[in-house]
Amino acid sequence: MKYFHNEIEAKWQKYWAEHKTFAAKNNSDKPKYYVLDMFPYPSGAGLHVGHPLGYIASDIVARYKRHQGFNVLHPQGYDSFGLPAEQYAIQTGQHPEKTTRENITRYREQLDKIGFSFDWDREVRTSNPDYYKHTQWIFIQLFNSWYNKNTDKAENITTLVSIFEKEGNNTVNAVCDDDIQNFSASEWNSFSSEQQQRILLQYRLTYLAETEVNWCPALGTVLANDEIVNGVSERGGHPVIRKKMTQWSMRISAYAERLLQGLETIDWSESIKESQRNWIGKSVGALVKFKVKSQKSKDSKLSDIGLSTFDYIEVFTTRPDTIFGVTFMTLAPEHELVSQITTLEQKAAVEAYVEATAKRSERERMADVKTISGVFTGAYAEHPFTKEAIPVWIGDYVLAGYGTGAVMAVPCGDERDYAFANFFKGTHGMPEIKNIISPLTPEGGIDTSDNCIKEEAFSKKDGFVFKNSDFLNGLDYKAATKKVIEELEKIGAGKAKVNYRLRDAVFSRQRYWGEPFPVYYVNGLPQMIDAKYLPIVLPEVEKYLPTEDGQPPLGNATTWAWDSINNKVVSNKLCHAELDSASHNGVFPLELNTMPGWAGSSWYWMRYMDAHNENEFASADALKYWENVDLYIGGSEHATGHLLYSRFWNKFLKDRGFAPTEEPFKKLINQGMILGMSAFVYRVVIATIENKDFLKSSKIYVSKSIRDKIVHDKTYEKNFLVGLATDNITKEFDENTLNKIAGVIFNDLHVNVKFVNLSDELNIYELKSDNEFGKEFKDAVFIGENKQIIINGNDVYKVGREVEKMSKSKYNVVNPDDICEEYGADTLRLYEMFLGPLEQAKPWNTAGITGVYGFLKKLWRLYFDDNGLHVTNDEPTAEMYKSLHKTIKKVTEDIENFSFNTSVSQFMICVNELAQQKCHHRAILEPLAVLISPYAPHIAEELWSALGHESSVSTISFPKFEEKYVVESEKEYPVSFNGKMRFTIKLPLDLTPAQIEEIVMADERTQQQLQGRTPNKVIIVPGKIINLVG
RNA sequence: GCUCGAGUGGUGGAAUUGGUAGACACGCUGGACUUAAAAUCCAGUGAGCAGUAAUGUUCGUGCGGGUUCAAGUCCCGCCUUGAGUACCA
Repeated sequence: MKYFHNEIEAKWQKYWAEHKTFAAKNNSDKPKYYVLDMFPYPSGAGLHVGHPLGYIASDIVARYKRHQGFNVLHPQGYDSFGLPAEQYAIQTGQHPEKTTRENITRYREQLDKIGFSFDWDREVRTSNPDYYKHTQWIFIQLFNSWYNKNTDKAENITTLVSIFEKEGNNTVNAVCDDDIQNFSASEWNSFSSEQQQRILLQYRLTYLAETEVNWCPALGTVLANDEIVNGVSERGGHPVIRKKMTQWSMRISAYAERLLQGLETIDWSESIKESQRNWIGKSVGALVKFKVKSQKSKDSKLSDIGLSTFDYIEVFTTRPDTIFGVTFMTLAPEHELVSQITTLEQKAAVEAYVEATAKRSERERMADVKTISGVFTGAYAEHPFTKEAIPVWIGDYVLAGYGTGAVMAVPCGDERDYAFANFFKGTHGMPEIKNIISPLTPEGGIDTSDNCIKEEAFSKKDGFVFKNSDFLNGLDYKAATKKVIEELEKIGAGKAKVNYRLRDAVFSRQRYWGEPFPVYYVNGLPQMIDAKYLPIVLPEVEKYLPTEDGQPPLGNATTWAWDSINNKVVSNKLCHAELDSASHNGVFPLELNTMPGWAGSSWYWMRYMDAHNENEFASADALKYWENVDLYIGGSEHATGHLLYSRFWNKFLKDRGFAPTEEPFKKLINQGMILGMSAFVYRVVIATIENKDFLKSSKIYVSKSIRDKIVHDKTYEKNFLVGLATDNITKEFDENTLNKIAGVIFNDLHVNVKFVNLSDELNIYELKSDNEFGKEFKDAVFIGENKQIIINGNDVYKVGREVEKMSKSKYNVVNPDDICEEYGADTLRLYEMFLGPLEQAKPWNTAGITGVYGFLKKLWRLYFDDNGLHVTNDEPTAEMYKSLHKTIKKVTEDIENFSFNTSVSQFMICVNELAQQKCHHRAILEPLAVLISPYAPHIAEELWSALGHESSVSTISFPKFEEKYVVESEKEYPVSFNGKMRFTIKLPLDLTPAQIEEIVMADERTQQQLQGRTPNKVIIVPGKIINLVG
């Protein structure tokens, strides 16, 4: 009986689906295990072989854990809101819902063919109203919450209101907007409802605010920071500009510290944790206030006006200890004080500079780091301790968006400040650099020379003490920092401060294909729709583009107003926003923005726990049982997006009692990308003598090896051209033109890998007759390895190969369906694992797949011969048991360590050994079938059932390793002389080192190596090695 | 610039607490079976040198040092490369 993978795989996939073999139970005596994949966005291109890599790994773990007696939750779904479906809708007018549904169908077909053990009954789709109903609900909870710094958690907004009613806001310690006005309880109670709502918006965890956003004109929407790569949009690469807009924001900054600390508790790769740490960007330092010097004492032309409300400049610094080194100050050009403190003399220069900076895009400013620019404002600030006058400059190296948008410049301790000071040295308003650093000499003494700032700033934190620093003299970095903050607090000029780079996340998108907000507006103030009327379903629109007056696409909807009396979505015609409350019919406009792509993916793992619950996103019981994800597998590109937002929402839901744990994903593995092996053909391009610049392409294509020879060998090139002419290959190369040819270069052109066989040979016939690609090559002449024109297979054309990212445009996409068809899903699964370590990027090479395919056939032949099942009940030999148990040990360890590639090797070794031993013994082959079932489930089921079992192999316990089968009595010792291995000797393991030495010294090969010498030293490590020295 | 990874045959990659470098595959070479091809099976395969051969011997895990009886593995200094991040005060 031969191994027919197609029949077997179809049969078992059907069996699993019909028997719901992999359905997880929400109550079980077994321990739980939750394995999750990052759910895919169902794009129109379908899956290529790179996509299933992580799914295969997680499936192996899921199946293995079931064998180990766990109740395993292994779900799958679709992140089905998103830009590509909408862009497609704009182009074709097709509803995104329709294309999304079609793409999902295609994805599902492809996934099913690979034999995953997903519990499909729990499937989720983020674009499904049954799902986004709960996304909307979570949004409402965020709106109804504030962050109490005293309890260090989110609380219901009602607790804040009751504090306001009793005490006003002076005692409140909350994460909120910066520009909060203080009020007393009686003031609060006297505010109008609208005033109160406006104040509460400044505290809510999701809030509406006029913010400067990243606006992408080409996409017609705003983007979050993590959706911008190198200053352009992640999708499509369009330019992004800064723009002020009223937007929903998420107060993720409230969780900055917990997001940072939580990283210590989870088992994620160091690189992802590091990315999140950088993104959060915690800096510990101090806020320091510098009085703006009274202009009368310094500069009579500066007027008094405005200085009463802005009588100091506040800076954030991580090095308050260097305060006596402050030589000047720099404000961002956008800083609000700039216009008020600038003197008349400097006014023109400052305004010109501010204007020039504003014109430059963020991207230009970022790209141009080396150019130093800035202007003196003419104003001076006062040093809090020395009372010296410090000139105030503006410069674009200071960013308005970080810290306070102002820095105290200490050139002797900071490279940028030093560069700035050095650049403007000697100009008006730039004093001599103050030096406060005394480096310690290697002997521990103090270097009192001034050298350390002559060449560059002394940016280290250790290895010096302070001088010229009043009460900080002689102190080191640590002591000085502590001391200076105490002193600053004493005189009210500053305080310790922790600053984070993490910004609040903009949550509005001007798109159609996203979750609608459960929000309507009364007098411009947002109102939440009561949760019991959810979902607010996405309305139908004529066009998916923004409206002509610049509203988001939902502005095209005609039924998009909220009837707050009957609680339903009604026609816009009923909405009369201009009417006063007395005559108002209770119909108000609904929010026109939709939520961003990350909304639906920030909580989906909890939905799988209880996917059909209509009342809650998941029941308390289900949440309590499944807790969080034990193993999460997905790409590292989500490091600062999805993975950060998910942790944020999870922490929020935990605070409010809706999520069971502080962290959503205990262990995270990032699978590496599978790269494509692009295929190239080389088109000959000739340059003529008359005009060397004029390159004329030809219809001639040469093999990779010929191309290389021509490039490296001038004589060969000449011969080649003569050959072309004499063989009369094309009209282009007659004797006449040949003389005019100056040389040859090549166009390296991608050719679709489907025309290339396992030996890199191009199938020219198929290529030329292909509907899509044939046209371009219709008249092409291919010259093969032996320099012959390929007509009827008398030569072969070998393509060039290069490793690139797998993509449609490079024609190097390998489709998993094709692999499953030709070699089977089990082969695909094994091969993807065999390619290399899961976390590493590696190229796909279909040629190598024959190795694992051959292995499965060999495995099959242990069970079957030409006449059918061929299994005996005889007692296996010790060797057979040893092969089996070595494998059990290795595979068990490998799965626990996520080292899947080495398991596949071990299976091959095992099957090779068993074949050698002619093993057809049930006592070996039964456990072997179970052992391999996580990796190659279809063949395992088939073998298991052929052995006479009724139930699915997935229900069987994993074989247990038993030491007794692998204990060795002998060891093949390597014998080294001065560390070089010379021969091996087989010795019993129970010998003492002395006995070993005796035997080894007596061996004639030892005597031959020593040639009469006596070793100085004999090293014997029992069970390991013998080394003779001297 | 900073942070985190990675450099091993023609290729993908193995190698436990330092202990026989190159497992397992691909590819290649030769052979068996076949009219032939495919499939399958067997043998060989890091490089150099010596030898008809068995075999012997030198070199060899990015580069240069070091520790050690012993280093792909540990330490110091570099180089290359991938990813992330970037005037963050």
